[in-house]
Amino acid sequence: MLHIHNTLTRRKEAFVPIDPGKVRMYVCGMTVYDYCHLGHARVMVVFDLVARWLRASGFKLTYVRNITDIDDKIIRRAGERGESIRTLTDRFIAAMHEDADALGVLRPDHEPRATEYVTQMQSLIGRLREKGLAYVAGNRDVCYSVRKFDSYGRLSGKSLDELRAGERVEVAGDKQDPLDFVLWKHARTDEPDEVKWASPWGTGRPGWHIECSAMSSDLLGERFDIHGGGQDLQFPHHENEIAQSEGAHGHTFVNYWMHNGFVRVDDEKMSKSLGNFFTIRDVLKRFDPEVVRFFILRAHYRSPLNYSDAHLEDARQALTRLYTALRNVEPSDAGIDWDEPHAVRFRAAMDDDFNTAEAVAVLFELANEANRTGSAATAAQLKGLGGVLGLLAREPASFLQGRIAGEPDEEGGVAIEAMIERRALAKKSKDYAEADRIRAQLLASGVVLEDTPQGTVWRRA
RNA sequence: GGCGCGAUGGCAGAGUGGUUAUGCAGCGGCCUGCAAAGCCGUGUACAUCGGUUCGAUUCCGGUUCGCGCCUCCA
Repeated sequence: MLHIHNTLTRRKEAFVPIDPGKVRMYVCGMTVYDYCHLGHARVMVVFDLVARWLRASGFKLTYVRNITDIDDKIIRRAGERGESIRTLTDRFIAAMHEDADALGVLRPDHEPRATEYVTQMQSLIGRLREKGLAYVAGNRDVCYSVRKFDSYGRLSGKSLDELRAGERVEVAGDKQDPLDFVLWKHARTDEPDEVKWASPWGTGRPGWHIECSAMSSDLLGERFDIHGGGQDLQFPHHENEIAQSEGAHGHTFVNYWMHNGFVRVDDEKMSKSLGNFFTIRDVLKRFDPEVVRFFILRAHYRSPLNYSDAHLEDARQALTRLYTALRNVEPSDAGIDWDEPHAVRFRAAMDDDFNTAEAVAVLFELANEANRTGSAATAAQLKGLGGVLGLLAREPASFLQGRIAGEPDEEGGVAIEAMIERRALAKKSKDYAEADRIRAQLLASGVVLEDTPQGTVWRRA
């Protein structure tokens, strides 16, 4: 049975969906004003994996990952670039999809854009006003009154007094409590018309937190099973979502909260503000996207993940081993045999809060067994279980001979084959000096030759 | 300052109250014309100090160090 670590209780809990056999999951996605970095890659890959495993486990899943296409930074960036909000956000949404596709991240069932849900946000704010949980501040912003929501702080494990908003930051003077947050931002004259919506509280635009409450309830209902996102969203974003949704609806919002750990650089969180981030597309110039995915999946989703070229290279070597096994042993086209011992362990690992590190270890044991026995069934298990993780789906040669940057190098491949042919002739006439010279020459250009009973094969070093 | 998380072999990274994680790197062997790949073998790993226990890396407490959140952030 699947167990999930629930941030709300800080424990692993048996997963029981609200509707038997069905799961509804919402994940906070990207604010689209720039290219995605590796931290975003981790969220996308981690929850893609959760989605895949839920489906593999037989659940009918509805997966929503939102897009924030209206916020301060977007407005500022569009202004700097002299382009419309829509042009800017469309461009970065397209870029995000390219990156996600490359990493083998399947599209969620719904990817709602905040700007398409302003009506629903307004009706939610209206309900909060009716219930006395929201007020119009002196500056005409509509704010949520956190003191009126009893369990505020439960998700982040803090009390209101502990949070002490004044500790580190000057508080805007218009709020009744420093921790109150904006639901509806009153329009500023210097902002473009594109970010102005009419509302009962005057022209303006929505605050950040309200969009997720509105979109999730619209697409998944007022109560659903899993809500996910990066650890940094735990507070205040998810705390505020709970306050909004439970405040408006009067009942539990989400049963299981999941938060993935950070990607780090030199043991520090990778983030925009620290400026120590690597974009996905930059990393993909030097590493195969499947290596990046494998790198993410090799660690547990809640652990910190340190990024470095050396670690990516290590991941590449490891993945090479798996693909080498599939090259050495042709898998049968049988599906996964879930009763086979490796698969049983794989399932147990995944059911234990998505322990992909353990699941990947099982893959290596299958690779070893396939190499040892030459069993096509074992190779099929390897490929099949790898596929559950979104790995090992390619032809081994595509991975082993692939160039990182650019298109498949067909011409280079032909040249390499020609040299292998010449070396074969040299070997046949026992001219080992010539054969070794050719091999060394190829090695110098990053091509490794392997002589097998079926002939010579090559891969990139 | 408040709250929380973590410290595993050369590196990465799971896990467990008593028996092999796994991968990379290294070393020895087999295979090979030689290699490569693969296979076999190979590492007194669990921050530190106490406590509980027949027995702790695994449970409890202290200490040290690192990280995160408390502010936009995946």
